Amino acid sequence: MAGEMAGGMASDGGGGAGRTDGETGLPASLETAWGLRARPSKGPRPGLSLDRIVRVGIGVAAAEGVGAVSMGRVAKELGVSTMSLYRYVSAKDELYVLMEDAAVGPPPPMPADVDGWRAGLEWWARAQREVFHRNLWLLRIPISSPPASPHSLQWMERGLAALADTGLDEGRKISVIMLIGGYVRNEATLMADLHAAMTARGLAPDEVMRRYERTVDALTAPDPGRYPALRHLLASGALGAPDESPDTEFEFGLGCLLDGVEVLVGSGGGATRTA
Amino acid sequence: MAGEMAGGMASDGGGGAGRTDGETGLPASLETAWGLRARPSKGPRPGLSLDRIVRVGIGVAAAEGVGAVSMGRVAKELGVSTMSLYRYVSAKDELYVLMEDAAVGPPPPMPADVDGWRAGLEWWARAQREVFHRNLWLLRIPISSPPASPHSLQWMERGLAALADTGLDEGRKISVIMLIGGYVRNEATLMADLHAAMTARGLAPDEVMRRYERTVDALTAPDPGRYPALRHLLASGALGAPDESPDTEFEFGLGCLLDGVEVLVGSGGGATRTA
DNA sequence: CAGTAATGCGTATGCCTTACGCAGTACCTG
DNA sequence: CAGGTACTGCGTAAGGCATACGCATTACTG
Repeated sequence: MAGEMAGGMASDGGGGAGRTDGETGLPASLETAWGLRARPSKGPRPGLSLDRIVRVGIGVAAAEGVGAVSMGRVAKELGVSTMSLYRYVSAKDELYVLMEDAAVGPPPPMPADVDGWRAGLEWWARAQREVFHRNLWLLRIPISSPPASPHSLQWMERGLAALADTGLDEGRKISVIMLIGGYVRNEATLMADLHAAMTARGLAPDEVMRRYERTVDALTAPDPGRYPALRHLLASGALGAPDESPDTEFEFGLGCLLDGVEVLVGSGGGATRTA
Repeated sequence: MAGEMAGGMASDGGGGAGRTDGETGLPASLETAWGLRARPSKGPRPGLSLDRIVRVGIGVAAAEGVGAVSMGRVAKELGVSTMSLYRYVSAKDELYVLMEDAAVGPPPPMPADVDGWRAGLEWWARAQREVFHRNLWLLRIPISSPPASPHSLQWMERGLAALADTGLDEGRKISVIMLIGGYVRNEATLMADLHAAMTARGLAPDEVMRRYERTVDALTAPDPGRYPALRHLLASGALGAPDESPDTEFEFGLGCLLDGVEVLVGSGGGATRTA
């Protein structure tokens, strides 16, 4: 299990891609991604580029999952030796961050007809969801640190911007952004799990849920008195055959969330009740 | 990165702990955890037990993180050989599931003074959060399949029970449960990340956030016009020194969520708008 | 034309999971 | 009580993984 410890951005590689801590406190590869850092004009011209490495990494991840992305694998795909990559990236986790940022990309331009904070957030959430759905492997990369990559910050900017004229104070805005961002990620992850379970064996999506229903049924049947609510749920059949599409389900949750935010905004809840 | 593909419960180990698919479709070890499955009275008495293995696994995870939990490590701790464990568990991921279930434990009894669906859900969410906070390593185990372990189902039962007299239809109840469960997990994960970043280097929690603030500042300063909302946020200082405790922050999000659910319940939104 | 810094990469270490198969054990049947 | 047999623990080994270290090579700078 790689990259499990959070915050493990780099452990100071002795190689060529260590830390700078000059200004940003970011690892060298990320500073390169931000476009700070000119190529030193001394040694031989690099035969590779961060960009190429990241692109290949994404290709492997998209085709075979993040688990297939190893330094060796990426190197082989590029026709270079494994260790070459460490001249560009100081650790595998750093490669992950770069892959993530590249795949996420910049937020698309917001349509002109989106008006008001609620519509803005809705749009923001849906756009983010689309990104995840296009790159399911993204969801398998554990979050290791607060967003500091170029595109992440652009998305963050957009989210905050949507809340600009709500009157919420800044702390609240972050909370709301994280609340909704977390929801989107969570929902997408669940869908990705279902999808994975589906393709792992050759099952239709309904079949997966029906099996799960049967499992829960078999487990709770011996002692129904202990699981009244679950038994009720099973009897309704809602578990095995949800009568909503994933999209509607998503919109439901999002609506719920935004209703909650609306209560906050409406109440003039800008002021932070300090605990 | 182990256990990354979802649904990868077992790949049919050739050893002793394969699948049954008799009734539940669960791997053998989980059926043992459910108390189905009597020990076959044939061979030598097992020198180990699932329980002991799982307990040791939890011990290692609690002390050194999930990353330190390897089959070899657990075996060494038990004074047996690595391969012995595979008589009890068909794959490492299965061990994870069992560790998770054991650590989560059954939901505590609900206090008598908790009344109404809203208070019930609040209690449920807080109780779950406490479990995560007591076992931060839990959050590093990727969710690989819908909950089917004994304690997971008990928690699910409790959540559903809290919604019993809301009039919501069963599909909606699942949605709400997943919405809140997801929120709790997400919030706990963020806290765990912060905690990990904190202990990784010897920093105070505020220091971590202050550094992040400085990073974002350094990154957005060169082109402020591109990040108006972020610059505004930075100017407010809310990023580096949030004036709320994590607990208040959590309650804020939960309140938001429940406000949203309340809108749904109040509107008599039991009927599912089929897409 | 030196000096120098950065490059690619070979080698090696120490992890990890897990397939396979053997030898021993304890119960059940006759 | 003898023998079959299912089940146990575990030795061996294969194949992956990230990455530390150091060397030869390259191309720019003075």
